[in-house]
Amino acid sequence: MDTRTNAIPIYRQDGAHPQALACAACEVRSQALFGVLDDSGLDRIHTQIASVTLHPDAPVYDRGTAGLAVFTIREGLVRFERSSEHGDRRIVRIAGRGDLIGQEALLNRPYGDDAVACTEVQLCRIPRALIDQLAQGRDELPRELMLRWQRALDAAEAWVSDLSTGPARRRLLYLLRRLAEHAGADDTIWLPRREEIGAMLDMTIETASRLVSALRREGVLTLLPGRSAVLDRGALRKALLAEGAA
Amino acid sequence: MDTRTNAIPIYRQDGAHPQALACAACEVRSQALFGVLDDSGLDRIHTQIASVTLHPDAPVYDRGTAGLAVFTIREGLVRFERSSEHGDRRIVRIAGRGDLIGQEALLNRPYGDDAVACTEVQLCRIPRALIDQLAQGRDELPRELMLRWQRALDAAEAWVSDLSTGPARRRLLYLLRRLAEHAGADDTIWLPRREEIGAMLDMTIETASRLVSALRREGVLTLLPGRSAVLDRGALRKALLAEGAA
DNA sequence: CGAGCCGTTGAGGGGATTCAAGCTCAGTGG
DNA sequence: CCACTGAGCTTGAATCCCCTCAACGGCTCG
Repeated sequence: MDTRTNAIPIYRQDGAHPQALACAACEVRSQALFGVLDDSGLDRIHTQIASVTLHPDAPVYDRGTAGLAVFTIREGLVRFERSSEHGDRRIVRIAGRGDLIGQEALLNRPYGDDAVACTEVQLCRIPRALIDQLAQGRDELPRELMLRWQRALDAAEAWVSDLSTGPARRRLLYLLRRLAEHAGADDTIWLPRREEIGAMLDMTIETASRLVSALRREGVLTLLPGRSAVLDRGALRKALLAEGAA
Repeated sequence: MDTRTNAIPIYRQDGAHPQALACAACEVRSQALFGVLDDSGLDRIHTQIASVTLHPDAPVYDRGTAGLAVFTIREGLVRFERSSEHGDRRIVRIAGRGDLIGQEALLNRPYGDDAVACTEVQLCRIPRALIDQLAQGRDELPRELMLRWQRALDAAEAWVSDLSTGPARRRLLYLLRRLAEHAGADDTIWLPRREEIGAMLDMTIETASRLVSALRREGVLTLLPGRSAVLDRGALRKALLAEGAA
């Protein structure tokens, strides 16, 4: 389901605080955490919400840090990394537009992963205290939070079953299908560095390179300058069908 | 941390309903979901809670089913499976004593995995309606639920980074370390069938068999009849150290 | 007792890694 | 202007880990 829309929904345009306008006109508000809040609720909060812009490979937060805020992704992709005791790091999940990240902070827990920007990323930083305050009385917010936790759990388990199972080529095809869910206009996807593909799928950069090259030759991918590519969804589907007996 | 205790904590022994006694004397109550409830809260609920006992390989619930209840694991191990479009199934997580499973049901969502008993399992079946009712007013219960969601998320991500990364032998060693957390007396662990090890670590039963045999010869494992084994924690630690440069 | 499940072990092949070389491209400074 | 450098990507050759195919043994159960 492609929930992206180019038309910006109009909620409230008469706020005084600069962030009020930003919140009111937020493209992802309806699908984001505060979609459950009405305008009066929204009015009280924007002064505490900060907009953050990050460049690729910039950290959002580090594992082990005592978290004071959660973040809503307004634009871009964020990856979650863990490094094992053996020094090698593994990407265990990604999150995109509309997703809430860093929820551990709400429970007074340190962040569980390193969160890093994949692309140019725009975030809303929401202090824990604000969530606590809003959760008093209202019943929708806790439920909304639980929904997001469940979504993250589902994504993590799917990462095991899809992206960590089977031969390398099939894992890569699944990864492309997942990246396609965050595709921009014209089926342009963010194509990770080979080293990142390796960390996502547990393979070497050489293997990742060989497989990407093969898919390029097969017409599934058309590489563009700057870590992006055009994906032929039909060819991808065909390749996935050819992969298994499904 | 070994939270197991043989002494049964005494909370209330004067209940009239048969389930009241069970709840009051529950070994895992303090660490389980209703640890936050006081006795008066407990009094209202036991009539709705059913005790369930399952044999190994018996399903707890099936993926896609509309869930009407969550379950607390009072004893035993439960595994979560997903089968990909290619027919092969993968175990994506396990849960043990004190864990809450099937939380999707609270959000009106179908269960996300097949949940299957690994060992002999004792569960408390808690209807969704009961949770909804208890969540009204009380603030501790939603928080407790979120905590459990976060724990599950953490376990799922660790499953990626530990049990789905690196060479087969190392993955097996990590699995043993994890199973050791649910060890019984005398470091006796539940040792999965070779086929299950394969589904957990994405390897064939032959590879699993070879590696288990090797660990047996090295003294890390001592096989017992009936899917259990004694684990030499020191030898395991040594093997893990030898595995990487950690 | 034969059938079937589960585990073990061997032999051979294949897929992924390792080691290595060479490429493009952006940034730097002579 | 262009050599120089380093990062990222690609490709080849050799090796190795794991899979595949196969045979066999122990065990339970009809």
